[in-house]
Amino acid sequence: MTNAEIADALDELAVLYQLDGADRYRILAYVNSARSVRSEPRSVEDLAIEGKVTELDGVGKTLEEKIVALVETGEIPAATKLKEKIPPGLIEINRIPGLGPKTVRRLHEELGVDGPADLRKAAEAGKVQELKGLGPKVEENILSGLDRLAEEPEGPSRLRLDEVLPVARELVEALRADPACDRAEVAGSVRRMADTCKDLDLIATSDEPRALATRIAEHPLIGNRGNPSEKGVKLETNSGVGVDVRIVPPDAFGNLLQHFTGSAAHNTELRETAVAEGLHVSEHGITDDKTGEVECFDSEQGVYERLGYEYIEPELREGHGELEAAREGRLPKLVTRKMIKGDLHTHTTLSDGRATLEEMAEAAIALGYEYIAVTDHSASHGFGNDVSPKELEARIAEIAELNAKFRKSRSKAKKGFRLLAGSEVNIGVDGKLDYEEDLLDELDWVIASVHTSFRDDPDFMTGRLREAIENPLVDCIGHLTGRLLNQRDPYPVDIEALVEAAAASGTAMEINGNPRRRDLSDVHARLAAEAGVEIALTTDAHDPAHFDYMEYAVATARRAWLGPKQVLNTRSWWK
DNA sequence: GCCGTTTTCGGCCCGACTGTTTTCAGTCG
Repeated sequence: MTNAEIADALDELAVLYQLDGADRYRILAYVNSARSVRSEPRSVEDLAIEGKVTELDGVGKTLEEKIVALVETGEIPAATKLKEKIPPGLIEINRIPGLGPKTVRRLHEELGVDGPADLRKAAEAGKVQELKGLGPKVEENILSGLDRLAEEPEGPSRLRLDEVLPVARELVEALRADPACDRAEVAGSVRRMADTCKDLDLIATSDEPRALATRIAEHPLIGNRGNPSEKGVKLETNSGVGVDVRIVPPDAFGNLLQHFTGSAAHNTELRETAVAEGLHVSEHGITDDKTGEVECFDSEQGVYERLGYEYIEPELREGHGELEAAREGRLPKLVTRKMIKGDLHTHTTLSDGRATLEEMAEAAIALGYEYIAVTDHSASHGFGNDVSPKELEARIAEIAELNAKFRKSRSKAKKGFRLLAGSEVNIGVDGKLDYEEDLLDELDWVIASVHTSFRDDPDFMTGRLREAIENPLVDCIGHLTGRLLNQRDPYPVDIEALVEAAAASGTAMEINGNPRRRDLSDVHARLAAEAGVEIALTTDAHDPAHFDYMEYAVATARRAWLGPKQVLNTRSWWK
């Protein structure tokens, strides 16, 4: 059972308890435990079996029992019991925005509503607005919510970072260019460079907030707009991305930016810890219990310093131990894009790339890289773009020739540049590679990746990957879990076992920066690096423009707490 | 239901917004 599945079960139980009218702090405990399970890199199933699951934050004796029952029997008895009592339709209508558990419970008890169909009937008959405390607006919201529920039964999906980052940057530039704007910044999950985002949070400071809000609402990217006010404006882009613009006076910029950068887990922990010291933190400032004084800061550094922390980079703010580390002054110095000296995963027209070897080399030189590894797909790639052993031999010679030419060049950038002969070799069902050993031995850099025969069988997938990891000719494993964000789940593998194998054999793992992949994930990359596995930041570029994906690879590395020493391609090739 | 440089009991982050109400409960991020 995966951590995500366990977390889902705990979240479901929290909703069930909520609909059952349980104490809110008990519900909070379930939600917290679910979050803890979801972000745990180790297998929570294994922890449960070994009796160590209470090591997780927010998991005590009772939750341990429930998690153990879940992994042993596939269900939590308490949940099974509640499900007999609470119609599943109630969970469904609870997903209507603005309709929380308290209201759902009343609709059930007072109107006999068991699900969407009942609710629609009641709302259309005007029964909902007859209840005390509910009115026509609520009824209207329920009806439009039911329509949306019918259209999108899965709920709105999150957007990949690359789908929103350019929009965020363009809108922030527009804010900054406005004469009424003092400062503007992207906040929220986009600033934390998360894999996916629900919406876009932008913040700004201004002495004329309403004028600024009104003008940004007129931006050509914006489709729908709410009412601009002193506090900002809610917008929607033409492509349907929600944009929340918040504006405050200039002196509280740091508080506001800190608050809206989040994450929720980070801020909750930050505030809880502050309360123990008599301080209350909000987007408006830090209030001291003793004096009643409110302190504002124009920078985030000021906020963190006042609370006793060193500055915490946005990518780290996920509630994964960064606050404790910042208090003790042991945060890592994170890798940056400037430190990257080359790209170790690229394709050309020899397989499925769109640019020639020379074009890719020229683009890399223009970026100031010292090297790139050219890693076209191997002989059995299976999509009609395979590279026969003969073609690969020719490619190796071609690279040697080009390198000789670069060495003789007058340009300093070219002189110091080197193409590495490589391959992205397919891992077969048996874990074997599809070139002869002698040929692989001629290459500078060998990535091994799974591209075919995905199976929902952890032993099978783990076995073939382990075989590849332990192959001495393999330098690096490509996109370990095969996930495609919003598209394909990672295939089931025993990450801990593979990380251990990679650490033992000295095989690197890549963080594939293609924003559809970001694989290794931040959580897995941190696990791997802490186990001593070397990490390569790559783009899997199939076009010179894709070299920019390095930004996403670096972002995932930073979210994984990686410093330059843990990243292979911060080094020159000879090192 | 969890948890402890005050605590094994009694707390548990903070504020905005909405819709319904004349002061607040519920919901959300």
